[in-house]
Amino acid sequence: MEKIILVDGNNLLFRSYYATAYNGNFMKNSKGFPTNALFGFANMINKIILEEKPVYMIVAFDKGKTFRHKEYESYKGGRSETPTELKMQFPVAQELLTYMGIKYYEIDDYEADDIIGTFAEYCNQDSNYEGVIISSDKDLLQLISPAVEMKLLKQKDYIRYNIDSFKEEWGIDPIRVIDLKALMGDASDNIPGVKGIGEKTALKLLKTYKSLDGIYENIDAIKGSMHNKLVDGKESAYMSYHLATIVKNVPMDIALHDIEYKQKNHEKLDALYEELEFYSFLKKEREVIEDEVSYEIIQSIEDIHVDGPCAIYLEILGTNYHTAPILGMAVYNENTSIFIPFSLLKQNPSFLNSNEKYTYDMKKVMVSLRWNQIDVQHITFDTMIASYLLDYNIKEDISYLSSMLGYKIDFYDTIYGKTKKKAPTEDVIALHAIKKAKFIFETKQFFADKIKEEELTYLFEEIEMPLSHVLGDMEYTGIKVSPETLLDMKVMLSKQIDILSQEIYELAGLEFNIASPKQLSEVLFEKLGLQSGKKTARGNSTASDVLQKLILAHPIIPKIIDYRMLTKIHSTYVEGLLHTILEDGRIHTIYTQTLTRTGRLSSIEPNLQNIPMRYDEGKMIRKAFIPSENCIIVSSDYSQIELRILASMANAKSLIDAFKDGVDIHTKTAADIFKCKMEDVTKDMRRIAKAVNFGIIYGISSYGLSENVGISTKDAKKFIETYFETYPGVKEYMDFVVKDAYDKGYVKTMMNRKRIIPELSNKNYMIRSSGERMALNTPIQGTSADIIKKAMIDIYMEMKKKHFASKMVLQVHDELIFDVRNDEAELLKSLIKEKMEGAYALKVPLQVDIEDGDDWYHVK
DNA sequence: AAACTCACG
DNA sequence: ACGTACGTGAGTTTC
Repeated sequence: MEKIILVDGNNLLFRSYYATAYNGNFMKNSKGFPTNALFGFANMINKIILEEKPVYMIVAFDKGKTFRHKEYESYKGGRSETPTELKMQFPVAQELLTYMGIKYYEIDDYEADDIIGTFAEYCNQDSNYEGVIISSDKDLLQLISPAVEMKLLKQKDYIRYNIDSFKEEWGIDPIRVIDLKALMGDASDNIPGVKGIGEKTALKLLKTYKSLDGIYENIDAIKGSMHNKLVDGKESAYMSYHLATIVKNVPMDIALHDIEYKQKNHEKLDALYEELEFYSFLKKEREVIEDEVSYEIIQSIEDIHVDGPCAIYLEILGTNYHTAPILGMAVYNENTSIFIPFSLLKQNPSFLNSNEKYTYDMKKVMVSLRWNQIDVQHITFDTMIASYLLDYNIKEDISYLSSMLGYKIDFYDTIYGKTKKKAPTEDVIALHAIKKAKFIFETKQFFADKIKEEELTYLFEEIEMPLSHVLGDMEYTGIKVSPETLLDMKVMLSKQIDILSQEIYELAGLEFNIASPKQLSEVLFEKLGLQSGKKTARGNSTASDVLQKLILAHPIIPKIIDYRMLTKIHSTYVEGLLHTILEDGRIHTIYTQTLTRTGRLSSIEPNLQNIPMRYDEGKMIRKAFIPSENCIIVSSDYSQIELRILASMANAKSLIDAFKDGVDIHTKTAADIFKCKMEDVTKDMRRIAKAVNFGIIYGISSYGLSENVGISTKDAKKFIETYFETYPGVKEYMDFVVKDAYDKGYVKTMMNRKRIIPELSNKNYMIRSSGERMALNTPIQGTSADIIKKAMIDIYMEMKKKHFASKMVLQVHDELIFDVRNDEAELLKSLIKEKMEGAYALKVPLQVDIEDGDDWYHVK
């Protein structure tokens, strides 16, 4: 059986255009010709070819007056013109296809859908062929049949439906997608449907009555308002049915052999890529031919000679560099291309202390080698950090980043296996490592220039690079943990969990898996008939805020809440942490320095930034985090740093004064918005004011506030309005930030850390609003991250200079934890406070609270 | 692998 | 008319 790939060309171009267009601010070549849609389009087509290995393939386009694309066009229901910048890219896309050896097709007054429909029908008629449709347009789902599958494209990947999987998921036949549209309508496609019937109702009706006809045949069996809606909308429904039906008999003048997938015309394709300035594709085309890199595997320590600056790449077996064995190191520059097996590196690591070096993840290199008593110095440039600051997407790893610049380096998992990490032959390892070192060396200047261009020099050289050293030292030091304390808790918790489960089974009248949201929701909302609240994709939510509202409705609820809390502590914290204690009796986390969109750190394997604090049952975990011999735990945290940053950036006078006077900020806010004296503020007023303050930092919405505080959205709205009246500076600032973000497509922190926010140009209101909230929150959260990073470096340097034996061990966003020698405590505490408060000058003072204790629980 | 839930700032 | 707080990581169940 031969496969025919049917691609919705319009859809592909529209979605890649809108995915990358920041309000008129998008990718163009140096002549100013827009290329953003083409870039995504070319990527997609290449991916399709790679995944489907087509024999026959056709890309369909709309033509003539119907040239448009519904899914991306409507904004609040109306039709808008296709942007010129997008229209311009269509002919080039078709040219691109031709050089790629792919047939495209368009025909006057028909849509791409119809062309695809006609080919799908062809597959239905001739059992020698099967079709695969590729689009993100759900309308096309109606074409699925035993001979036709569909790849429904999603934001990131896709869902592949065949007739069976479609039926299973949707509960209706694919052809009934038409009936579905006829009922629910589609505002963006001017299909009216039946007024008052949405997707949920429509699906329910179709599951019962099979089809639109079936519904109207049984119209008398349907009661109530739905009956009336259906009767009133009958004509509209049938008209909609007609509109939603994809044509399957377009008169076409091509035959099957016309759409065979042919060889690429490399010459013309390269010329076009050159013109579009898609150098990565250009390189990709050629890389296949000249992929080889020459290198030498060092056999004897006398052969290790490295002159001048070089790139190094340390190859380890596994992801956790505290425990993963080292395989060897690649070293690359103009004169050198060597792989040093670890056994030899260990004997002669001298060049690691002399030559200037470039890395990708310097912290990994330093920590990993330090576990093996090898010291590395003079790392002057780290590509992972540079590309993070430049907002390249490096979530994956060096292979992904390198592919964006035209390199082709296998992914780590491809070489070592997905789950069980297994070392391949030394040749394979060496070549792989060399390719990475080569990439680092060859692109160093490119990244260095970009850093300068984007005015990120300070952030790169003075913050992130030195911070990497600090973090590496903290990770290597680790924090001492008492397994006995955790094991005691384990026994207690197991007992309590056992008792609770029995009580829950009793109250429920049956034994079930309490940890299963599915089973739990059946018990609560069906068997016990409790009022369900939020919905999830699979049913009724049993999340804690839902349960909280039911706490008085049934005695089982508080027990479930307790059960959840205790099992969480047991599995995540007690069991989880016990498994991560290394032989030195300490836990060594890894801080990911290049992950968050705001500039914060994150902590993994284990996460030591979310150790329980709010409730005592969980907080007890902190008793297991203990100081070294003759030491105490010192904790210092910034007080209200984000609100101080807001006050400072917004230049809000009354807030600034409040911070200068050192009053409780939530009480002050409460007094202001409730228009009373500070001494008359009640607990409840302060609670609401506190939530409002948080809301401001997060990018407030009345709904969010109301949910959080448990008031009506109306009241929430009033509080927000009053807040803005009280602090007009804040309102003005927020309006400016959002407008500026829309203009530029990005926001920045005080230290010039940049976050691009593509969500702002999304056509979906919900996504756009979320972009606005990111724009409001990122400068605040990000500046806070900038400041504590600066403080960490200042403290670290000073401790080093003065030869303190104490250690900084943890960072929890606005808090630093130290393992402090008794004899150094007083001196160090004042040093920490001074450096943290002096890290950065705002229009308000920074305030640090500092405490100590014999374990992490007993500080403050 | 994705969804759900819950821990932190 | 929409359906919402910002930023993370990890364990368990479900598909």
